[in-house]
Amino acid sequence: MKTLFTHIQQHCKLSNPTLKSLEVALQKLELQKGDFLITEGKVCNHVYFLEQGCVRGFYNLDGKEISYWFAFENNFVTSFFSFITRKPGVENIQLIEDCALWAITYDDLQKLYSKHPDMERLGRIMHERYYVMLEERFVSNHFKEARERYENLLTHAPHILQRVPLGYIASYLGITQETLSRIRGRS
Amino acid sequence: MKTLFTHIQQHCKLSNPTLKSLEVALQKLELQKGDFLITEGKVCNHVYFLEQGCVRGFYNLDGKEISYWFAFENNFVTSFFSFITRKPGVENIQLIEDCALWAITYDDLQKLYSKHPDMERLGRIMHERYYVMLEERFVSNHFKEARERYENLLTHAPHILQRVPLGYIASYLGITQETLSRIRGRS
DNA sequence: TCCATTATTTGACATATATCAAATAGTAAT
DNA sequence: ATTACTATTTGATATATGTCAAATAATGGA
Repeated sequence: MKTLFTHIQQHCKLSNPTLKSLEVALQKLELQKGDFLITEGKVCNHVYFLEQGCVRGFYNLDGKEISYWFAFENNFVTSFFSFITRKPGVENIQLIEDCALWAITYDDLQKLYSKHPDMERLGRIMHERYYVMLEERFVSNHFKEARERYENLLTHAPHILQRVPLGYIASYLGITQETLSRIRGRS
Repeated sequence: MKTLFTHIQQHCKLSNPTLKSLEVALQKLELQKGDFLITEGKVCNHVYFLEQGCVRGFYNLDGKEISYWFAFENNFVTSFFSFITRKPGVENIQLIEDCALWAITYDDLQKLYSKHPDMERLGRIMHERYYVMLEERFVSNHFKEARERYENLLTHAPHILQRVPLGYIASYLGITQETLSRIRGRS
């Protein structure tokens, strides 16, 4: 819990009553590698804070799993589309390692938003941050070749390479595993 | 102003005092096709609401302009990265048609956020929506071929084809103008 | 340690897309 | 209508990446 509180207060200070309410709403989870936080076709009812471990988000396309994001310690994890729109999504979230997480339900989060303006502010700020991160990734994928995207990953997020199987990373980069293997061989 | 108020209240009802404060902070702009809202290397200090017209966001890569988004009536427009991080960005925003816009400065918006919790809520909700839209676009670009991306555009956003030059659309789709021309010819 | 399973690499070839050059079509101003 | 300019299309060719099959390497249990 301390890790979570430290993390969020880097973005937005919360009052003690707000922290108290948040603490009550949070549930601790310890799950194993391979477990799922959400599967496709379901409405996602939780946001998770990843205290330890890493997870991937993936969807199925033509019988293949496309991993399109990874999350590590100190990140919020959810199926944004489904959580926000309250509709079933195509996304699956699976643990790549054993994880320690904190969970909060959709309803509890909405209550916190309504009751505590500083929580609303935290939500706004976190969404801003996550938007900017997604946009950066979108732009870097948009017009660069596979080799550049891989080298970009090596430079800016080498921890991904160390903790995530290459097969997942290939689809993250938008290429096949064979192409990734060749890029690595030649570099 | 009425259009803007109608639009935002579809997402989040605002109290009268909030609407009043917002009204005072907004500035009306009428600009011409070709004009810029923001140019690269500058810090973006405004969010705009596009009441009439359309604009494009683009960046320069190897001497070419890459248009990576378009906005039309009833959308908020800004250089998100720069506006949120308060750092200069690589993005340019240019008018594709003559436009009628409402502008609010960064400072005024922050003041509204601090003074009016319902404004903070609106900000949170709008960021959620824009995140989800970006994510949908990211996913649809991620592993599909150029022809599929084009056909997707035809189905889901044909207005873009009608109002935006093909050269801009090619880079939006992540392909060259020649390839887009061939896809159109064969379809 | 050995086996079974999964992950990764390699090879041969097909396809999609880029590049560069040139032709054609469309548009706005005189 | 004519010109100058810009937007779009077409052709020839090069390159990047995908596909399918097979080989090799790595991993986790018995």
